[in-house]
Amino acid sequence: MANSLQDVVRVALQVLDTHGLEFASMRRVAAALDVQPSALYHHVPNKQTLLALMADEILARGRRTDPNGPWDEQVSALCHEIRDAMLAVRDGAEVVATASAFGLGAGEPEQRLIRMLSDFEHDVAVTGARTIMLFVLGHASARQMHEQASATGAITYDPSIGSPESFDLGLGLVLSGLRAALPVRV
Amino acid sequence: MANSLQDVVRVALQVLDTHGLEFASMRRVAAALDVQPSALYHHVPNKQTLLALMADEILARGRRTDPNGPWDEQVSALCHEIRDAMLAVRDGAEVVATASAFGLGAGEPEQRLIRMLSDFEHDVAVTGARTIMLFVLGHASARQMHEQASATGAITYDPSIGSPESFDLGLGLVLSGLRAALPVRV
DNA sequence: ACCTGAACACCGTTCAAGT
DNA sequence: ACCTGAACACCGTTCAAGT
Repeated sequence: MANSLQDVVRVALQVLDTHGLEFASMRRVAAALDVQPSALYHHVPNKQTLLALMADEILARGRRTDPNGPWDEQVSALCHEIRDAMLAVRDGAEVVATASAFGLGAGEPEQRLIRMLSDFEHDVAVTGARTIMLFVLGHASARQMHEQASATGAITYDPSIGSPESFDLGLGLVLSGLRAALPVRV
Repeated sequence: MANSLQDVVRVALQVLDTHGLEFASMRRVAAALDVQPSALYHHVPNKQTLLALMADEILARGRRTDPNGPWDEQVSALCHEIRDAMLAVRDGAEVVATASAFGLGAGEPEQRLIRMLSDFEHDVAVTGARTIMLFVLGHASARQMHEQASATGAITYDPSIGSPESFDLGLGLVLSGLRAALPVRV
């Protein structure tokens, strides 16, 4: 039976999760779909686009409805949501990071962050959202890259490198910086 | 005449700067050295290692002696030094970012940052240095990736994306967060 | 609409052999 | 010590042709 774009993205994510980004080739995805490599180009114009769709799917799978409560708790919850979603797939953070350079994947979460920071001056909200996003993405990415590098034996594993504790500490630092920029309530 | 490892790294950086990371292949570096591809493996065990050496060289070229003055001015100066060094070479930030996952390249600057934060509790200094490093690296990386993506025509160019202004604002946010954690002087 | 089969222009890496 | 030449096992992408 014929495959849909959805099938392609889903199977591509499976290949990514089991083999890692390095071996997530178009040819492997095609093989996993029991199809010739050229068949993929009916669904997608190139690999870059497929990676972007995968990034969207990774983030979509973790999506929860925004909580209410103080802005900092909202932001913290969203950051954990994004982090968990990326860590749920092997090399997921790396895929989201590269896709976000094309304005895809990470753009939507950043908009949600900006909305949560609407009590701030607009410039501060925009800068804050981007800084938080860079931290969340970079932190998860560093963790997964270190995992992969140490699995290959290229380096000795350091459990502190992408730990939840260091994530909360770093995020706390940025949130604390934001609090200092909070305009006084009228 | 025979090439040294230094020559290889230097020419590899030239290839990177003129063609971009995507086309910085071992074969192209070999061609630029007027040598067979296999000859590179006399100097370097694999491409990953060559990239790590390139990352070190990128950062070394921007290295200045640490200034004295208040800690936040020292940190800010160092961050600009690292950023400028990475931006001086096409896709330089991306190369440093991937190399840093292997404990190379970005490790030394991070140690310098920790030293500048020695007035803080050790945990705070370590977290602060890493968070700052993630920001500087991620910010420069996002800028260069966006430049490359928009040059390919895949996306419309947005000059605000890796601007010096947004860099200073984001860095200021993190520094402000650190100030809140500063222990009171005795 | 979805796919096959064959081809093109590339990769990184290995290895025996040369000087 | 530094390099050649040939090979191996891969890539992403294109394109005519099939159903």
